Amino acid sequence: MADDRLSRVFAALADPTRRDIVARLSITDATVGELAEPYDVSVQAVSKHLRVLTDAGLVSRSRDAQRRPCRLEPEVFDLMTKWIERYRVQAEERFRRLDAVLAEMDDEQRATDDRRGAAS
Amino acid sequence: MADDRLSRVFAALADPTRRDIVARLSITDATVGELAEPYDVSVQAVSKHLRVLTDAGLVSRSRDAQRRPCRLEPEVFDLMTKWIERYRVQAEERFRRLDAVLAEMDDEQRATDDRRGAAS
DNA sequence: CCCGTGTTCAACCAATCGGTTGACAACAGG
DNA sequence: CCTGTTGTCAACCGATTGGTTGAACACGGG
Repeated sequence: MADDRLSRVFAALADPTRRDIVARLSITDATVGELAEPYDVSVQAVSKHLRVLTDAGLVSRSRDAQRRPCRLEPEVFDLMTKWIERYRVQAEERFRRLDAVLAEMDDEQRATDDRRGAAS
Repeated sequence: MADDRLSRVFAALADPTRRDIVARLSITDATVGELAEPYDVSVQAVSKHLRVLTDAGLVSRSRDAQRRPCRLEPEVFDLMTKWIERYRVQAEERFRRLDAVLAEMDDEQRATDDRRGAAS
């Protein structure tokens, strides 16, 4: 997988378990054990998911004795939102312009027809 | 990979080439050959990328003789934006509330905190 | 009707992913 | 100093990914 920031963020959220982890962390911080509990996978698997999320900058870890609490870092969301909005807006803008162009072509077609009709 | 819609969309955009294709399609529709031209990969590889994008609902194909023009479908972006915004807002909301809670806890004892027994 | 253009299908390959198990590190408390 | 708890590291496994090449399919224009 590409190692640029945006790719890592999108890839991280492409997994339902990781999206669920993000959803739960948006409610409250949690340890790896707490996060793993509801899922039917090993703690190690969840630890791996957390690694992907932290590498993407979506989650930060701190230290409390043996525990490594996880906290959601919502700033990274902006990166995605900016990318998405940019191209969504651009595409919609283009569709709006397309209507105008089509309307214009209609007019010219009509004008040409008129001229032709007048000429002959 | 999980086959739910959101997973497919995020996974599709996790690849820089595919994001670039989306960016270019936001400017104008294009055929597979046109899209493949600037990249240093085979047309077949680009065709595969297009398949991923259409499966995710980000791109639609039409037919024009041998050509299969690609068009960006920006509606799917809403799905992502909704998901992202939901948890970003929720997390930020929580951080705002956290300040209040911390101030409140200054007055009280924090000794009997939220260890599992008392939770929920 | 064939030929060239544009695109996809099929098989294959190396790399990565999500999961496993087993060992080990870090720390709190008896 | 051991013991239990919490989490990560390492090695491995099967499935998937992004890429390749070669063949086939779908057309329109001589």
